[in-house]
Amino acid sequence: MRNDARGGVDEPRMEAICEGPNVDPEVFRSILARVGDKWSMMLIGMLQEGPRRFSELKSMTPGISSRMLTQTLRQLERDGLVEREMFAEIPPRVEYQVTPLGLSLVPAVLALAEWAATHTAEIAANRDAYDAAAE
Amino acid sequence: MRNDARGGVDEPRMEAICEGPNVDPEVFRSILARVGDKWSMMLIGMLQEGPRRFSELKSMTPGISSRMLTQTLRQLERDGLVEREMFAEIPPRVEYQVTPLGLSLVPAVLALAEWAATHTAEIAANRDAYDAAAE
DNA sequence: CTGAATCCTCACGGATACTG
DNA sequence: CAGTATCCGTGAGGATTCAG
Repeated sequence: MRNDARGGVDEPRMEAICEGPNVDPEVFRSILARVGDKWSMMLIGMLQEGPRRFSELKSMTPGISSRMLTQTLRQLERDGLVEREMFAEIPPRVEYQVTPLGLSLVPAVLALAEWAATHTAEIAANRDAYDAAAE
Repeated sequence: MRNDARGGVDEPRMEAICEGPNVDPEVFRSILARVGDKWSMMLIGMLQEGPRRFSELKSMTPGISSRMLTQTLRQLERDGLVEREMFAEIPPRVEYQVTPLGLSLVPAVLALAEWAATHTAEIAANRDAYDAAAE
């Protein structure tokens, strides 16, 4: 299959994938939205290194509130990207880890991250130029 | 330091990219947000095939309003992902096309789209199972 | 035809306080 | 420690109307 046909001819068409017969566009868009939301990918990134506790994730993620941490983890768990394990101890301990499914998402997001890293400066410059021209 | 998690193989770490020295985390997150928003990637996908007029894009994109189409195109233009060309005609004609920068984003998004296509059913099943267990 | 302007709703997400 | 409950500001984004 041709994944890297950026010569100009016969490039893969996005709609063929986004709106293909076996892809619910709503589910697809909800996946894109998940990737784009404020904390999900950051959390997946931290869990890559191994299981983490709630409080660890909280302190590793500057700016996040308990509320958003819980909420984001619940969504990731619902999608099967993250697993939650509770230990009946005192004080309570809960560990989160990425599932194989969640792990399989990483390379794709990483590709996006690499693109962003490569083009951040260029985009910032474009924004500045655009804003300057509009004043 | 624990890179021992899974596979054992020296996988790329997301923070190393997301929070690297030459990457503004805010800009990076704004890029992820752009990818995740409701219309941007859909529009990039349509423009892949060639330049399109405003009205073409509008009719090709079910559910979008003029307002959101304009707004999304402006943001893409500001980032330098899309170019806008106005023709001084009557009636007015405006054409949009992806820039090389915008085109360079496509493979990364496509990787995500392929992941989504592959795992849509699995995720939908996970959601159902999760919701069923919670009732 | 290509928008700009306006209004309006609602969900994202932050702050704070409280619980088992 | 690991959340839940509540309040609330802000902004995304839809509907509608008007303009060049």
